[in-house]
Amino acid sequence: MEQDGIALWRQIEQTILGEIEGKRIKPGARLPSEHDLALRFGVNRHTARRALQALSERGVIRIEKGRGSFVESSMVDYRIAPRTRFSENIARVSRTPSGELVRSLELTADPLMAEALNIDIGAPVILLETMGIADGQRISLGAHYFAKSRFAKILHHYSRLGSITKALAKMGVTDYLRKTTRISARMPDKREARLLRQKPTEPVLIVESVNVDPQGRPIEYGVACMSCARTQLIVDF
Amino acid sequence: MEQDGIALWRQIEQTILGEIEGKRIKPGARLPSEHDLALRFGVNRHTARRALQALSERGVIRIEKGRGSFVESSMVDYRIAPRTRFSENIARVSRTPSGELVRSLELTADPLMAEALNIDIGAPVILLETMGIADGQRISLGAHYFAKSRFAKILHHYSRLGSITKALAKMGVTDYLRKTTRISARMPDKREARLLRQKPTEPVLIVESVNVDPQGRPIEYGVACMSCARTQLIVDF
DNA sequence: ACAAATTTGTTCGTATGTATG
DNA sequence: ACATACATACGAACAAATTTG
Repeated sequence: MEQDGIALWRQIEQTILGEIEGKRIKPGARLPSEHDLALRFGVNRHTARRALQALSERGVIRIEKGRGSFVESSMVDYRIAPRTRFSENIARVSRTPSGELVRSLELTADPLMAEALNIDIGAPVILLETMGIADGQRISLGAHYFAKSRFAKILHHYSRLGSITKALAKMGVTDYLRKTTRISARMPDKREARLLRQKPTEPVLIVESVNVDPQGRPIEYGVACMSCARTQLIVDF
Repeated sequence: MEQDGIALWRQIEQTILGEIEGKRIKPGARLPSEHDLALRFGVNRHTARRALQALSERGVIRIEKGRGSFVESSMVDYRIAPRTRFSENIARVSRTPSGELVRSLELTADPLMAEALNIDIGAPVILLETMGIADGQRISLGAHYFAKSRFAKILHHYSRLGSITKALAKMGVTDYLRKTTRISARMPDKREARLLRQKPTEPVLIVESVNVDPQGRPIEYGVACMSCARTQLIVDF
C-alpha cells in the first residue's frame, strides 16, 4: 500500500499537477480516463479517481460526468516585485487585463490607514475599490486608500483612465514603488465570495501593501483580496 | 448606522486589530469589557460584541465567558527575503526558535521535484518533514526535498544539529539563497490541521521555494504549510 | 430512433496500516 | 498491550450521462 509514507493518490495528484503546471497537458485538454490513469499508474480505478477529485477540489481540473476531466484555464501567476503594477503583471502572461470600479467612498483614517499613509487618525481618506480582471476571470478585489489632502481628484482621473497608475501619473506621481508587503489568507466573507465569483468555502489570499514615491512618501495603502484558486503569488527579488 | 459603506463593527474590528498589531495592546493583555468598548466607540454593546467575535474568529483574541477577551500571543511576522532562514527569522522577533523532525523518508522524484532540483524523474530524493516552532507555538510544517545523490547524509546531520542550515554547512554548502518563491493558500487536510494544532476550517498558507547555492545549482526544494492565524508573510526586497 | 461503447458516479465488500486513547 | 476509529487501497458490480455508429 502506502510504501513510502505518502499516499498513492497524493503522489498521482502531484504528478498530474506537475504535467499541468509544466504545460505538458494544455489548458482545456482532456485528461486520460480514470481507467487509463489507473492502468498507467498501476493502481485501482478508485485511487486514480481520488487524485482527480483532489485536483478538481483545487480547481485545477473540471470533471464532467460521461465526458471526462478537463484542464481548467490556468492560474495567473501574480508577480510581486518592487514595481508591481496590475496591468503589467497580467499583460506579461499574455492575458487581457482590465479594471472595474466596484465603488468609491470617503471615510476617515483608522489607526491602520493613518500609520500606513503617515496621516492623522481621523483625517479624510478616499477609498477606491476595484476589481482586477484577466481574460474575463475575476482575479482580485482591491481596496486602495489615498490621503484626500493630496489625492482629492483620484476618483475623477481613475474613472476616466481605468488605471490607478495612469490616474496617479495625472497627479504628478510618475513613479512609485512597493514599500511593504504583508501576505496572509482567510476565508472570504459573503460579499467577497460573490464579487470574486468563488465558493465561500475556498480561502482568499490577502495582500496588504504600501506604495511610496521615490522620495519615500506614502502614496497608497492597498489591501487586495485574491481568489487563490485562480492566482498564485510569485515573489521576485 | 453604516454611514460610509463599511459596517460599524468592521471599523471597530480594524481599529482594535491595529492596536493589537501595533503592540499598543500587548499579547496576553485583557481587552476592555464589551460594555466599555461600546461606550468608547459610541455604539451599542451588540456592535462592539460583533467586532470582538470577528477578532476571535480571526484567532487574534480569545473570549472567555465571564472573564473577558484576551489578546492571543501575537502573530509571527515571517520574513521572505533572498536569505530567509527559519531560525534567524524567528530569532529576530525575539522568540525561541526550534525545529522538530516529524518524519523523514526516501522517495522518487515526481515531475515537480525533478524540475525544481534539476534531476531526472524517478531519481532518489530524501524528504525531511519538519515542524517549525516559535515560543512553543507551531508555526509551519515544512517538507524539504533533497537530491539523494548529493545529500545522502542530510538526515544524519540534521538529526544531530536540528537545523537544515547547519546540516547543509556540514556538507559543504556554506551559503544558499532563495531562487523562486510561490505563495498560495488552501484548506488544510486533517493531518496538517492536527500537526499544526489548528482548526480544519481555517486555511493555511503554502510557500513553495527553491534554494540554490551561489553557483545557481539547486540545493533544496521546499514546501511549507503555515498556520495563517499565527503567521503573516512579510516580503522584503 | 435506437444500440453500443465509453466515461464518470455510486455502493457494496474486504483488507491493511496508522493514530488515539 | 489492546481496542477503536480512521484513512488508504483494491475488487466487483451497476447506474447515469455522453458520444458514436
